[in-house]
Amino acid sequence: MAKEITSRADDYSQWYLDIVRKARLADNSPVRGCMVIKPHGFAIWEKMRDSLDAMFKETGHVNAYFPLFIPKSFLSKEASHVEGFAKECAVVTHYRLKNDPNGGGVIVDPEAKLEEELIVRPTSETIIWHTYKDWIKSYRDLPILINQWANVVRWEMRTRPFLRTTEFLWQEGHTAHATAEEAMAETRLILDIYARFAEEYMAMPVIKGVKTANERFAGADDTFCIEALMQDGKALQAGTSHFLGQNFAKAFDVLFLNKENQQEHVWASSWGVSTRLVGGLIMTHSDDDGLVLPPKLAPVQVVIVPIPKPFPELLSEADKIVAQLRAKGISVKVDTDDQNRPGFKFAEYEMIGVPVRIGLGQRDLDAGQVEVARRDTKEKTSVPLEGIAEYVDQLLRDIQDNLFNRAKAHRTEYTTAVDTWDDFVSVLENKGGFISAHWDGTSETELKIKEMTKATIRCIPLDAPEEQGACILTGKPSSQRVLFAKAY
RNA sequence: CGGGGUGUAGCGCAGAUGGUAGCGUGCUACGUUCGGGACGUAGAGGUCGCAGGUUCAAAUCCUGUCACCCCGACCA
Repeated sequence: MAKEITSRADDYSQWYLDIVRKARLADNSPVRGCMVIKPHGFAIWEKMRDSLDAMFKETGHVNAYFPLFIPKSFLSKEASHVEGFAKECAVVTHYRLKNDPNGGGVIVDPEAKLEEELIVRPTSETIIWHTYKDWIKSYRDLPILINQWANVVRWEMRTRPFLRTTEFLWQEGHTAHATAEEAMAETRLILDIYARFAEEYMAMPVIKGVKTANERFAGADDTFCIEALMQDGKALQAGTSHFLGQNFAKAFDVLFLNKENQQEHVWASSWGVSTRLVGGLIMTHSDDDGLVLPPKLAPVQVVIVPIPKPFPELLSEADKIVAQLRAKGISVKVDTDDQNRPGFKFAEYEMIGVPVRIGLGQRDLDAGQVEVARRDTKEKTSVPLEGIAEYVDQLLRDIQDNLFNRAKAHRTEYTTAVDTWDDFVSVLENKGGFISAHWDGTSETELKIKEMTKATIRCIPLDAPEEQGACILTGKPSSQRVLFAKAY
C-alpha cells in the first residue's frame, strides 16, 4: 500500500495535500499562499497549456503579453470591477530599498515612493482595454482576438495548492468585437472549447452553464462557466467565459466607426482557465495510492521497468519497445536506476500517476511477453511482445475513456433532483454533490440559501429543459432547475 | 479581521519538576538483497521561530514579537 498518503475516506483535504506533495507536484514556498510548482506539476500544466493554446490558435486567436503592473487608477474606471477586485490587490508603493541605518538589514527607502501606486494585476481587463483604445478606430480593426499566458495575483484569505493560491498561472483571453452578437458568439465558442478540453483531455465531465448575477464576474453582463464535480461531492468552477457587453469599452472610452460611419462602443469578451485545473485533475481521478493522470495530459505515458535491474539484455529489449511506442507518438521512459528494487519503483510510478507501466524481466522475455499494468484500475496483464505498441496504444485510449466514464458515472450518482426544502438540506448534508432544484430567480433567495447552507448556485445549465416548478425555499414559481452545490 | 492551535535535523515528532538535545523517516558510504515500498554496519545533519529578561545554568520559566496551520467572512 501507499506510504504516508492519508486515505480519502479519512480526510479528503489532507489526502489532497498529500498527493500534491508525494506526487512531487508542488511545494510550499516562503511566501504565504504561494507555491513552488515542481517539474512534474509544471509538466502537467505545460501539457494543458499546449493543448489549449493549439485550440485557441485553431480558432483564430493570437498570443500577446501585457504588463504585470497596472496603474492604480485604471482599476477604478469600471465600477463593479473595482468592487470585485479591490480588496484582494497587491499594491506596489515604492521602487527602492536601502540599508537600514539601524543595522536591521534592508528597509524600504521612504524617499522612493511612487507618484502613482501600481497594483499587481489580479486580471488584465483594465490595462488591456486601455491599450485597445489606441488600437481600435474602425470596424476594420475588429475583431481583436488576443490571449495571454500570464501570472496574476489575488490576495486571498485562505489558499490551497493549485485550487487557490495567491499567485497563479493562467491564460486570459480578451476579445473586441463590432457587435454584441459577435462578442456573445465568441464567449460561447470559448465555453465550448473549455468544455471540450475538460472532457476530452482532462477526462473531467463538466456542466456548461451561466452564472447567476451574484456569481457573475465583476464587470461582466453574463458569465458562462464549466462546473465539475469532485470526488468528495464538492463542485469546482473549472473555467469561465464572460460576455462583457460594452462595459469596459465605456469605462476606457473605446469607440470605433461602424460601417454606417457612426461612433459605437466596442463589444467584448474575456475568458480564462488557471492552474486550478491541475487541482481539479487531481481531485477528479486520483486515489489512495497517488496521482492518476489521463494519458493525454500525462508527461510520461508509459514507463518500462527492467526487473529486477536494468541488465544490458533487458535494456536492449526495452529500447526496441521504446522505438515501437515512440513511432506511435507515445511518450515513454525507461527506468535505468539500479539502486531501488522493483516494488519500490512500482509504488513510485503509481504515486506520480504514470498511466501504463511495462514490467520487463527475464521470466517474461523467455515467454516472449511483458507485464503491462494500468494505473487507473491497477490491473496487470501479460502481453505478447509481438504487437506490443498496438496494444499499449489502444490501452492508453481505453484508460482515457475509462477515466472519463468513471468520473461521469460518479457525477451522475451525485447529482440529485430535489423538490422540497427538507430534501435539499438532507441531500446537501448527507450526500453532497450537485443538487438540481427550482429557484425563484432572485438574488435574495440565492443569498439566503447560501447563508443557511453554504451551498451556492453553481450555474443555470445551458441544456436545462423548461419545467414548471416551485422554488425550494420560497415556493414561488420557477421555469427551470438550477444546480446547487457546495464549492471549492 | 474574530475563535482555536503550533513553531526543536529535509519531513514527521519526543524532550515532567531548568543542567547544554533525541527518536522515526529521509540523506551518504560499504556489504548482502532485488517479480509489490528490503536489511545490516558505519556516518553526516539542529545558533531548539526571533528579541529581550530571570538564573551559576534556559528548548524548558517570564515578557514581547514574528511566522505558519485549522475553523469562519471573501474567492479562479
